[in-house]
Amino acid sequence: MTAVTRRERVEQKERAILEAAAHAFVESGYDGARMADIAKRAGVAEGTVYLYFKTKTDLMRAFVADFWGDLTQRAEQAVADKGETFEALAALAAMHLQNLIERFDVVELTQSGRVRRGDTPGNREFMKAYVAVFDRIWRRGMDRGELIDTAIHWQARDIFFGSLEYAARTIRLHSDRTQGSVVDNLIETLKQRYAVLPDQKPSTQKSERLLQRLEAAVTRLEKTPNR
Amino acid sequence: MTAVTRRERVEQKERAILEAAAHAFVESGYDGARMADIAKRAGVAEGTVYLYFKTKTDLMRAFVADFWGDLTQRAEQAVADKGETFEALAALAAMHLQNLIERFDVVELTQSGRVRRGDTPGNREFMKAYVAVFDRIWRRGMDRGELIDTAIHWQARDIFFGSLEYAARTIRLHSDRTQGSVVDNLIETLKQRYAVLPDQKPSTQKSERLLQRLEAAVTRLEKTPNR
DNA sequence: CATTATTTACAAGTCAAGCTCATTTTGCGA
DNA sequence: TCGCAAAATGAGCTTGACTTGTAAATAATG
Repeated sequence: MTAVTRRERVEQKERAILEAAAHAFVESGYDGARMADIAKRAGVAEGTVYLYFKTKTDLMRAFVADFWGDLTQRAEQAVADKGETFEALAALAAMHLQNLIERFDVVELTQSGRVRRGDTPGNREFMKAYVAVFDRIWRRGMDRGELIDTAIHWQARDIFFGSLEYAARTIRLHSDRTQGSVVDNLIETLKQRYAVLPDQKPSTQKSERLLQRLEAAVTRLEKTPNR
Repeated sequence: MTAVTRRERVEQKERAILEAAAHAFVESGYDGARMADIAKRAGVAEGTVYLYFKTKTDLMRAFVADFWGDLTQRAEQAVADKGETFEALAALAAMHLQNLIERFDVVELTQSGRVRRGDTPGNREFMKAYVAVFDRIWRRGMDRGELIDTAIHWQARDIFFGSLEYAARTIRLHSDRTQGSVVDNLIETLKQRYAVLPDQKPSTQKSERLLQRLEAAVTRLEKTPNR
């Protein structure tokens, strides 16, 4: 672990501080976290922390940025092999909901993100890359004609992320409610609203096939002499 | 407005403090607000504030409770004369979105709500009465058969409030995006997913149920060896 | 290697803000 | 007018983020 160059040693220390900060923030929330504790846990004097991060807010920002970076990577992975639009959306939704539930504290940190007036107005920069995963799926769906051309991108996106966030809250509050059905419901909802040929053709085909089968069966039964 | 009884004077002072606090919180956010300023604005010594509200957190809680109480009243009013389910939902959505946009700071205060670990876990109690407005509409819609009977109440609710909140953020960020279309889109989405359709659908649903029944029966028959 | 320069680390100290408490003021009944 | 409890006060206390003067470690130079 012993680094050689100055640069490496500095980076190593920065990571140590960030890690300690992550621990503290998750453990106690933003306000609850003590800079003194973070310093101690990182094996560093309190003043040193301020050489690496100008303020506590900065430290949190770095932590949150890391977090969303991670999520983005995982999201891209989860979506990578999904071809059809709603399949990809379902995969993304499932992953997103999972993460929301598991790490809700961090997500809340992001959003409330120290809103001392005039303090870092654009705190949700981190989410941009994350949200872009959705955007890519959506745009591709439009290009392929799998989505109706009157769909308004950002409204669909707000429904997607908004309802998932609220669902995560609900599920956390009432542990009896399941996540699977939330994703199914959301995707079904989006499908009925935004999919081209929402359901009609397939179901019609299906019922026609079924009718044929029923007819054949009944015909057969009719041929069988009653006893 | 000089009060007479002791009780009245006390209540008047409490209101003055709350009002000053509201001003400070909206102006500067929770962290930015200074107890000293609040005291001064209420025309009271700093120590006095603590006779009425144990902590700063308490003060914010009272403020937020007031806020949601107000909203609830307005929501009930907005919905009162709407008969049909989706008409009522549209009215509620429009009002909610309007409030979210205008007073987003307060709403964010509610949610981030000082999450010092172990500090007042149920901070969103205030919203209960508010959310109940939605619940009433929904339940009535179910009773009247205007909503499909497979609808899961809380999931619909999460879509409703979740997407509105996200839409509010989006609209605040990009002032070019209009609120009217958001409400329309949301209601349309919910309708397509949850409404029992007036003309065709009921019979279709019915025949689909019938088909299922027939299919099951025939499957059973098919398995039975011919006699 | 010795010396100087620069970067990195430290911890004692400053400051601001929430909150406490000993003391004073107020208002009401007798 | 007196007594007394309720209400109010504001000078401190405490805590925690941040500063800063000083020292150690490392690199550059001759």
